[in-house]
Amino acid sequence: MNKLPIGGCLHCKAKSDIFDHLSEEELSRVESCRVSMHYRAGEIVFKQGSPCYDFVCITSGLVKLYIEGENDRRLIIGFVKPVDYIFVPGAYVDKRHHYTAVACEDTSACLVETEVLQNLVKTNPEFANSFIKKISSQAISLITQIASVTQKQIPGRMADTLIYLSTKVYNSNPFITSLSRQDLADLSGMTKESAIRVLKTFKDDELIVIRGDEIELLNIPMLETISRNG
Amino acid sequence: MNKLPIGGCLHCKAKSDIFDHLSEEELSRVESCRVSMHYRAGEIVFKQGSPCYDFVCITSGLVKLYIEGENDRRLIIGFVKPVDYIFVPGAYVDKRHHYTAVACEDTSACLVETEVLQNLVKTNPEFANSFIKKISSQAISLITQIASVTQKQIPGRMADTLIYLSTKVYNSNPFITSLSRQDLADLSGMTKESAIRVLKTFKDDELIVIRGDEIELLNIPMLETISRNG
DNA sequence: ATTATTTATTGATTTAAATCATCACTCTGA
DNA sequence: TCAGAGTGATGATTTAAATCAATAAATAAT
Repeated sequence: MNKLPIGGCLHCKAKSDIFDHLSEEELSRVESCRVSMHYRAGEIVFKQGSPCYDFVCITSGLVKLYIEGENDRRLIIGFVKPVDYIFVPGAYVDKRHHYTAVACEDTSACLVETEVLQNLVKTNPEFANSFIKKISSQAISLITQIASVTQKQIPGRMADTLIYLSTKVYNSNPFITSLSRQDLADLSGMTKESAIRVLKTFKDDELIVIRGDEIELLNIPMLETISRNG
Repeated sequence: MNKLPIGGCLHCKAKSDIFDHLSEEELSRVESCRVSMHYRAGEIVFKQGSPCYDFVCITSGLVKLYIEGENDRRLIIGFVKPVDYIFVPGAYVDKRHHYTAVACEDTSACLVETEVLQNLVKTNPEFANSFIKKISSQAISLITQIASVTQKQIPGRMADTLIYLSTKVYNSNPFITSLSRQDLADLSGMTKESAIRVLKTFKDDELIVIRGDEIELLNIPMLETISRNG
């Protein structure tokens, strides 16, 4: 299950900007407690409500983060892709996970004890600064999503989802995705059936085209209009 | 309009834990650029989309934070009460406000340049730590609210709102509130009419009683059950 | 005191979206 | 090669909640 990545933390350093400001010594502190993990598609990385001991940094694959409701509804609040770490707000508050992380594809990750990173925050001001920047960005994402999900109706929400996937997650158009219709629904705050139906209207209106795992946005300006009008 | 509070930052220090770890010198740096403001009920402190120059610390009164949608819908994402500062995620990202802050009652506040606080984060590790703790808490609040608003129906959402107001904002039961029905609706992600209707059913079922500006929760366990069942 | 204006309340109607039910299709493993 | 599971697709029905409409109460303004 465990597979050590080539190059260790110095390798990651080149990619995740948050580690840019760490000294060799600090990086080796991270390295020394680092645990390398591999998750298969569908496996849980951590579960909402469980105690959090580690920060998780994704080195390959893709992870979805979702809130589990009382009934078995889910709301996907974001994705984490290489090389980035999963923000764990509970690490500083109640030592609990507030959402569940699941691998969408086969995924490799490095685990680092929360205490080690928290000490780096205290000893390295630049690191602290990057850290706050990351948290702030995630807070803004949450605000954006809460606005979309609560104030728009189904077509607007799905338009938001498609634009988000293309511009923020896959950074391409068309993009190939491993997400199911249920995932698209969970990301847009609707049922699977509603997701399928609205995607069909988008296809009929030639706003998008779907070929198997590939989604192409054909008319982004119109999708943006639909997003704006809710 | 401006009214200097007695005692300056040393006074605030005693109340807002985030300033606990600042030295006299650091506090005087804050003091030197501090601007004291007063807002009347209903006045805007800052508006979504506007550039952010200052951190705002509330010294008296009450401020609501809300997201403005495309139509003129609002979603209240939280309140800030004395003595606490308003978290401004854009300060570290795009220098824009991502929600609007409005005084619910007559409110006094201290404004401090974002740069000054950001420098403190860089030079004072303990301050950085408190800062991250605050941001994390707010992120958790957002997650809690997004879960409530997207996965529960009207009675569950209103139950959440009432419990939130009693336990987190007013810290009492009964509590006296200056919030309108529209505010309660904006906080629960529903229309004013729906808010009125569900409050009426709560009154009829003797879960709550409303006397003018005062709301009393009579049956908190039942409200919690309603919250849990959505 | 009286009008005007906002806020609260209630009922009737419409509508968006969930739910329910069924069927097709793909993929997996026996 | 075929059962069985999971996913995708559609139609019919129900339901929650918004909208629309009208009135009442409370607050502010003259």
